[in-house]
Amino acid sequence: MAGDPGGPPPSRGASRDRPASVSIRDVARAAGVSYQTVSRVINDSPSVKASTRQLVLDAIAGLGFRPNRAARALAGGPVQAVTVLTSNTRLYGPAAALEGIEEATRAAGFALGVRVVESGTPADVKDAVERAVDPAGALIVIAYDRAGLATLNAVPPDVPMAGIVETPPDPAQAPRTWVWIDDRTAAMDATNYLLSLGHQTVHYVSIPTWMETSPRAAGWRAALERAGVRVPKPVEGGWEPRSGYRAGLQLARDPDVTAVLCGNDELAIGVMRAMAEAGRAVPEDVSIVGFDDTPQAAFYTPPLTTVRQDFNALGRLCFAKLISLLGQGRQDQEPPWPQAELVVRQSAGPPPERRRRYPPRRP
Amino acid sequence: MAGDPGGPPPSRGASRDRPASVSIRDVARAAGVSYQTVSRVINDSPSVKASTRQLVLDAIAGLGFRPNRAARALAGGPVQAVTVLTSNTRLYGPAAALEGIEEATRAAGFALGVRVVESGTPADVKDAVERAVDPAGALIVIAYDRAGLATLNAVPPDVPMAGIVETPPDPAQAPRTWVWIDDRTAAMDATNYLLSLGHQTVHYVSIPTWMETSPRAAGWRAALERAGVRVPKPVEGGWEPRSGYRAGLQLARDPDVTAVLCGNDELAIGVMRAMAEAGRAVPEDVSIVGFDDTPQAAFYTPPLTTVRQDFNALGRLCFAKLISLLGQGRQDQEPPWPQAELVVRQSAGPPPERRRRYPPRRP
DNA sequence: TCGGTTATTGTGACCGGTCACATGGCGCTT
DNA sequence: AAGCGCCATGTGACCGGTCACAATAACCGA
Repeated sequence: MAGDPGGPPPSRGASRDRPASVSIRDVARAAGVSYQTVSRVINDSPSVKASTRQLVLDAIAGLGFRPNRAARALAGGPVQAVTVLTSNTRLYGPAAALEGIEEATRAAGFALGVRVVESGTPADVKDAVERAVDPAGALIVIAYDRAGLATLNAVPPDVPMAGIVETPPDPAQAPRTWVWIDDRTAAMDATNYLLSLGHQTVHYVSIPTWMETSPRAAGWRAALERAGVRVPKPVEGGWEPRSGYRAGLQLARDPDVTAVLCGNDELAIGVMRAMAEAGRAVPEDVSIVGFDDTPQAAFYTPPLTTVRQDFNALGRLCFAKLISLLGQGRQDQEPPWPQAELVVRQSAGPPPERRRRYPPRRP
Repeated sequence: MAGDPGGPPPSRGASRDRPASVSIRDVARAAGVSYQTVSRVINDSPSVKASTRQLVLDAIAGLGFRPNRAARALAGGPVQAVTVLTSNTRLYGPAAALEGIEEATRAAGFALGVRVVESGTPADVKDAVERAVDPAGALIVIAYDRAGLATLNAVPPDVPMAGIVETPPDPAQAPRTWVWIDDRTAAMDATNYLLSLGHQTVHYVSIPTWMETSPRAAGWRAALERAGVRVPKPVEGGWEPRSGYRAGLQLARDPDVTAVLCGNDELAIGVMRAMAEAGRAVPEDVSIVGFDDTPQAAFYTPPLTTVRQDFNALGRLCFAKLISLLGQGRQDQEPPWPQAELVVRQSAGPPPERRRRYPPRRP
């Protein structure tokens, strides 16, 4: 195939060591039109005659042409690239949301960049935003913690972005595109469920809160108050199983604790471990309910009753909103908003004093 | 600050609606040098006088200049961008490796792109590689499954890349940069450990294998053979807890099964759940050992004995190798290779018939 | 058959960097 | 003091697309 004089080689061919890529000029030559016409075709301009378009399309297919992202970005064309700014991707929520975003970007032919914002320090946030904005692409910020929130506020207003948040900020203050799952209501449902089992009250192990108004904690509190029941002090948790373990050790010491709602499933497994070590059986002595429904939750011992949150769907929705903001997607094509849903398994049951009346199921 | 006549505004300022970015020409004007000198400074060219360099550096800082990645890529400069091609990021291994790569790229000031290769079909693989190669950046392929392997082979030889694999391919066949953890030896260690507890043999639940030579399975088999012990047929597992559950149900039916090595921790938790439902206690009746040491493994009931694999470190190492391949990093700065390590917890113990002599610890 | 729209296509300049090469200044040798 | 080479810097062209605008072709009614 080398040295074939029949067809003219791409403009500069292998003269340099860079892999010879085919450009719109090559396509134009092959199709017998101008490079601008090729540009119009690849951008779906309506003002190209159907026959001409087909000619160009054939040339594109024949030469295996692919538009160069860098050139397009440089010339100010449609970007087709998204960068995700997120905190620790080891956590289930951000990881699953990222997975959903990836699927959506891939389906739409967008490139995806990722940048983790480790700390919430102004310097770190500033650096992250500056670097992410660089290729003139769009931004998605996953903001479940303080660092994410700080990042959100550091994004210049002229950069197209969408945010995945726990609860939407004041719309008057920040007219942005947001996406979230109503976990306040979900927390109420979970709390009510435990109450309905006969527990006197429900304790709460929190994910890290940066404001007084964590929706999960708020939902839990609201449910207790509406039931006219004592509201225990929430136990400060974290994101990881280890902090759940610590919180569980503390709760296990209190014989009045019969039901615990956990801010996420990692916390829940830590609490369950602590209970096991303290000799308190789950769910016979203590009921545990988690949050998120991680893939492992159904296989814990006992299987975890938890609140399912479809972060993957949330990520896909967020991307859909972003491209409709960019004017490249249609509003009517946006997927529906995911809903939180209580998944009843076996880690919660009636409290010990009610066991006689409502014996626990044997799995 | 608007309309200040003191300093000349950036070349085109806000004449168009795009965010006015400062270019090397702006910097050059401010520093009183040519744009090429600015280019030299930002690329650490040695042939710039120290005083001139400082002049330019000051101008850069003053104007807040940041090189435009797209322009640099287009002009064939150093790219400073890496794209990761990986299979499902929901799995612990790829996810943790990706996390390590992200940390390393961030520290090095590289941009990071991600592309998931869903299936291993030639079309999918081809598309993934073509898109990923597009910005002329470097590539990292995480190849723990068939799709990843297919991707590996589809990367053109002139694209700089490094691969994270389970076991290195024949170096003669593919002179590439590889990085891996010796899990064959680790599987032998885990198997030997179970044997040393007194088990007659050890069963194996496999992660999906695309060749006969999965290192984990090979290590398991080698250990059994060296001990002169019966080698049971491996049970076909998968990546997810659910397939571990199915495999566990099958194994639980066989009273001879007293020890099970699982290809990963997700499988292990599925097996444990199946055993629990079948009324076989872990570790009293059956011992379970996992692979990977996911963050939750220590908190399972019982805590899982497993083989720790530091995928995060592996990802960082891979990136270090990649940039030294690119000529931008130093070989002596590469981090050490991570080693697999058996973490003994409580999911494995002596078989039932030996319980009298070696009673199980009560946690 | 002609002028005036309108649909379609082509031309030139530009985005912000890099490369190759040309040029200026300096110290050194002879 | 002229000639040389090296260091430091500047100039022009180019990467592969896009934009604005000009130019041509096709079509219409009068």
